[in-house]
Amino acid sequence: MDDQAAHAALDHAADHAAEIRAAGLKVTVPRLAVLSGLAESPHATADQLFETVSRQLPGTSLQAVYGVLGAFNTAGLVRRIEPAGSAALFERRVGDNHHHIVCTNCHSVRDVECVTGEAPCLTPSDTAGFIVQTAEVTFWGLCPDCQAGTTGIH
Amino acid sequence: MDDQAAHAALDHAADHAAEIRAAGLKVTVPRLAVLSGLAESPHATADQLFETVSRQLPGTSLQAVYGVLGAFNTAGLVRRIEPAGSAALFERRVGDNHHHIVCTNCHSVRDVECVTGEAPCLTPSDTAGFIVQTAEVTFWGLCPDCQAGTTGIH
DNA sequence: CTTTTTGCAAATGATTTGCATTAAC
DNA sequence: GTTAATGCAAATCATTTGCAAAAAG
Repeated sequence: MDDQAAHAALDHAADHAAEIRAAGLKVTVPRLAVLSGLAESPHATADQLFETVSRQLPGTSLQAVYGVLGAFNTAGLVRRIEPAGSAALFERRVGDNHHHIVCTNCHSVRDVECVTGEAPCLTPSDTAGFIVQTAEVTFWGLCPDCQAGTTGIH
Repeated sequence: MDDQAAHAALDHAADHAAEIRAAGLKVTVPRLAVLSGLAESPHATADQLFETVSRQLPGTSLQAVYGVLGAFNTAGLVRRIEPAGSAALFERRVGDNHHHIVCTNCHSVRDVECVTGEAPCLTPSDTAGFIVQTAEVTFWGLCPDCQAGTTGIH
């Protein structure tokens, strides 16, 4: 990897490199660029990250971004969420139980803290014999911008 | 529509026809067959319904099934859910707030009653300024069959 | 130097779209 | 007879796969 290019283009490259290395993965420029992109937009699609990465590193392929995200997801560096009706989103916040609220108008996404930190809203009698592993909550509503009639598309 | 064929192939055809008509849609054989298919399997993909419908009505196209499901969804006759990692599922149970539990092994789906009947696990301070409209909860876990090591694929 | 990662192209799966034909009302 | 629904083919979108070339450790 070219250290000069990395430093010029990427903030926190050293931190990111350490995280990638700690996850047992090789440090590459596209990987640093993806982490950098996720730092800018914490809920991004592969395509959005591809654009961000391309700005820093023209010539990167969309498939490479998918590859990076897949490796990160397997390694636990990112979490993949799939709100109904849109492409998968990737976020860096992993390892805690938080949820999401999606704007029904502009599809912007925000994190929502879980009040319990545990699987919410589930009583044992509800599980139909399943052994529950995780609970995923997605809220849908109008974001502040769209309430104001801005109808911006994020 | 051919009444004889409809009666031979479909149970509750009369009830279903009434529901379709009540929704302001025209009653057709493919539509009756889709409702019949959903009565058999309450959480079905378009593809599964296509197979079910084809058994009763060979020559039906997959696109027709998508068309039927789209019209039903718009009319409020079915609800569409999209558990991460699988194709959209359609269910007839609409108009109440229930949730789902998906088997992480075989992807079978069961309904889960919501203990409150309202958006759970959300305090006003969590909403980040959003006006919350709906809450969707998906639980992930092992179904009874897969706990037993049956590892059946539903 | 060995293994992993990327680039590129092509394949896949789910879903949608356009348009002529057909069926419902 | 109108209007809405279906059949068929092709298009689209998100994502994956296969393989050779390039980069990381």
